[in-house]
Amino acid sequence: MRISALAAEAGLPVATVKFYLRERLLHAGTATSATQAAYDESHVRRLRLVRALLGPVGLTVQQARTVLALVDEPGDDLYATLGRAVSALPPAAAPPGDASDPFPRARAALDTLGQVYDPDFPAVAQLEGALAAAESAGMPISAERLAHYGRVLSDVAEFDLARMPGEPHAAVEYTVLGTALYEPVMLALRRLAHQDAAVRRLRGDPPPVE
Amino acid sequence: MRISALAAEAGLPVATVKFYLRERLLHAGTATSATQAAYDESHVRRLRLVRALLGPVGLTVQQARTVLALVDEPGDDLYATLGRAVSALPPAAAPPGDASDPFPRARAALDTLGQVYDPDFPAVAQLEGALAAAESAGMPISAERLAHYGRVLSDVAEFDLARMPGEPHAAVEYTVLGTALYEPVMLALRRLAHQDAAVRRLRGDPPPVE
DNA sequence: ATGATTGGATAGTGCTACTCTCCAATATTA
DNA sequence: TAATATTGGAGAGTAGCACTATCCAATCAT
Repeated sequence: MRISALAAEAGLPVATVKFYLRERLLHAGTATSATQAAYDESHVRRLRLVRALLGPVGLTVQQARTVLALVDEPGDDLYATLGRAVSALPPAAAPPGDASDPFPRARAALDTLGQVYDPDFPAVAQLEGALAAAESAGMPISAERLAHYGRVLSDVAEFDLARMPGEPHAAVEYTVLGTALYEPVMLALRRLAHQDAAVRRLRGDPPPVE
Repeated sequence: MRISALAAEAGLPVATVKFYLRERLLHAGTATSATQAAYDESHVRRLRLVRALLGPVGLTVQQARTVLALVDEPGDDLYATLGRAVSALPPAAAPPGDASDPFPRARAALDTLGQVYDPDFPAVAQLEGALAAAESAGMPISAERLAHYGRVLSDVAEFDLARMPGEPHAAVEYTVLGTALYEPVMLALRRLAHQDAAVRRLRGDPPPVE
């Protein structure tokens, strides 16, 4: 398969495929001569993945390159790789503040939830940023709400983790893509659940008992 | 308070404040002469809100203007306003497909969950896009996972809705800002719950019983 | 053998969120 | 009062990003 066939298969301009090759989002084809290379099914799949990451998921080319590199080559330490890969996904994390207590809001939150607080987890910075944003916009998150969200999302995490493949390569792909692709699904479901609940209430259905 | 004091208070360059004025993200001050205007505490608060929307939440100027306009002036139909405001938030929705069944994946999903399917809910298009992205990237969402996420997020929706203020103005602000600002918190909590669960397992703690 | 296609490199485009520069009118300060 | 600084307002400029277009010599396809 030559580049024009590959581009047609993926529904992309040839120039864009060349761009992804240059940016190392797509592996090179096998050269058959000085000015020709052959592409196969793996390139088609990869292009679909790249489009998903750059489009709906909303990664930058830089972020996508990082994520794809980790999926391609998970290192020896699986959990470190998972952490690094997930932290390459948006949203951007908050920069650490005061050295003695860089993420005070996140620390307090995790204490409340009874979860491990480790400032080296990239998601801690992300939580700090999100809590700080809510606070600075004048809508701080109550402890009650935090506790509720935390309970619910631990539930989701257990579900996801129970389905993680054992093989490292597959585990990284599952975790990264699961995070990148399923998070938007969760958000859409939350919004729809809001609508659904609101409509039921408008119709006069009683709110569900606790 | 003059513009330079306002900018200093908010920690922004004067040029940026002027830019927000021009873009109608910030209401004008009260003119005290041809070349002077006075700003007050409401401008400081608004700037904080604008920064939160443009920064951590990741809205474009256009989207922020739409959201802020609806917060400022909720119309008569509260639920329509809520829908319009929330649909101005990212991520972008999928364009409708075939006219007879524009969002097949979302329809099937909502049927499974026993929720109302109304193609006019903007979040339906968003769900369709997210499901399509997962599918095209080679990680379609199983019915089991969908059911689980749906259950969990209905729980969140009930919690949120129970705390929505009754007064329209406040309700729009609560819903829009709650969606924009709390969603990142939820995502960070999910990632942390994953880490927490993974760490516990590494330590040899038994997985929780169902 | 002749026109199309290729990989590769360089430059250009369109968009966005600022940021800079100017200006005449007005404040502030010496 | 005179010199200096600041203001609101408008237009142009900038930097970053994801492409997209153009060139080129080498090589295919017919």
